Amino acid sequence: MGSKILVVDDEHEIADLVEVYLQSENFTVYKFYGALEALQCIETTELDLAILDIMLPDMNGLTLCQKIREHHHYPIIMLTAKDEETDKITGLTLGADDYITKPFRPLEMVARVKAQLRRYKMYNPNRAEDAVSPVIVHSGLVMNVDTHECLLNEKSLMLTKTEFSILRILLEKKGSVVSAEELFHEIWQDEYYSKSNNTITVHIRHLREKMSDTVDHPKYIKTIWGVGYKIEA
Amino acid sequence: MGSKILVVDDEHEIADLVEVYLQSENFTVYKFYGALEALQCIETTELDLAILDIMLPDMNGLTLCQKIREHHHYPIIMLTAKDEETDKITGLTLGADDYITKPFRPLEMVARVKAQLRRYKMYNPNRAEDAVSPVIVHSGLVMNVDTHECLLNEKSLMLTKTEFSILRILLEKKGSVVSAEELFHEIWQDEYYSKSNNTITVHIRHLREKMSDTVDHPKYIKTIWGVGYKIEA
DNA sequence: ATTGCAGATTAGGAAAATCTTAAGATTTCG
DNA sequence: CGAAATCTTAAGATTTTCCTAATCTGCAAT
Repeated sequence: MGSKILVVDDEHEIADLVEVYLQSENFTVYKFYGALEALQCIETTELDLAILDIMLPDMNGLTLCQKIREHHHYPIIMLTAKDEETDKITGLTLGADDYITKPFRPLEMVARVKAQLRRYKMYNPNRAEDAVSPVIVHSGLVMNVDTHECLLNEKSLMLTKTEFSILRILLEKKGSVVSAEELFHEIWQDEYYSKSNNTITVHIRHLREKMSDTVDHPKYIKTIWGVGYKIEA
Repeated sequence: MGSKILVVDDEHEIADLVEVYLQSENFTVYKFYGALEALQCIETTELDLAILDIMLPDMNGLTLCQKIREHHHYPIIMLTAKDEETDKITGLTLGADDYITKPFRPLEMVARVKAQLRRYKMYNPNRAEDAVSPVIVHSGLVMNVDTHECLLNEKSLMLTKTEFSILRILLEKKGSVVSAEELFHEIWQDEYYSKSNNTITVHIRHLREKMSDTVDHPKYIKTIWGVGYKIEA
């Protein structure tokens, strides 16, 4: 099954919302409305990630974060209603790996969780038993997310970070059409997207160019007009 | 039958309007003009989605939203007359999945309801007994909304975005007649429609032409004079 | 059979979406 | 800091799709 994620927030609605969205991605969620209740779970369960609210009634979320860090080094994401820069930084220096300010869009939260998990499991392959396989293979194409290598028909493709991300997303959803906007949001979660932003188009172009160097039919990435891009399953 | 949808709004006209449009899409509607009346329904009925006004006389809609979230995970859409960004965001963090500001166009509302239902049922297949499936099959025809593919008797149909939409709508309502105006509004929710606009006719023509390439009797799409088009069930 | 109207058929131009390029901005790294 | 790599922006070219409008066809009521 999916990774084990701890969620601690005294605002029930938010904790529940987070839980629902994480479960819908097949993660196993351990949800608590208070820090004290969560402590036992932290000690007894081998977690893969924690999402902690900073403002908790019984214990400061940052303290909880510290407590986790005493014995564990899986990713910790802080939730905070405050938009104060100082808090963010404090959270990060205390051992958190990312922070999300409320209010947040649920899908953005999920994207960040996945990003942290990927990074974590990359350096902890022993924890990666149920991770999204770091190596993706598809008709002549081999991608290794860990090593950031990509081979097309035995030949190495030198891809930039963004190009790599686009190709990875298309392969992960291979068969389905992915719109430019979806790609954009998967890569730059918070950034604002407008139709006049054609940066995805340009990166797609670069990708196709690099792929066409080693492949006759560079139709790997298909354009579905008015809908998006896809790689045939 | 269709999904069960809760509608709560003290403005009778709006609640009634929402009800009519949802019923016309074969949803089962549970309508209430106050939050207190709705509470019992929430406890006793296995709902699939809720539409709540924020401004209610007897209880804040957001509170109602919270109450639902305590025990249920189905999508919640908030209605609000206020166009204030803060309110919208509050609604979302409190557990709502989408919001619609009044005044709204009914068909847009229906579209959002469908979008939320699709997402919800996708992750809750046990609830998907009557979900709109991403793949539609009908006498030799296979449509996959995700991959944007369409096969007619094993042969691929290359459809444009609009053609695809028209065929999808006709198939989703297969058996019943759909007028050109209905098709138009399903596809271009906001745009103005006038009889002199024969664009649907033209797209239907293109569809029929593409289908006739692989089928002897291109009577898949029947014309009901003076009423609309339909695909036999 | 005639007539009126709804839909069908075309084709060409308009509009929209994507592609291509290249220059300038930014980031990275030594 | 400076060079190289990468990213973003923007403008114009290209491709695909859509819409309009004029004409044609055929249903259906009289």
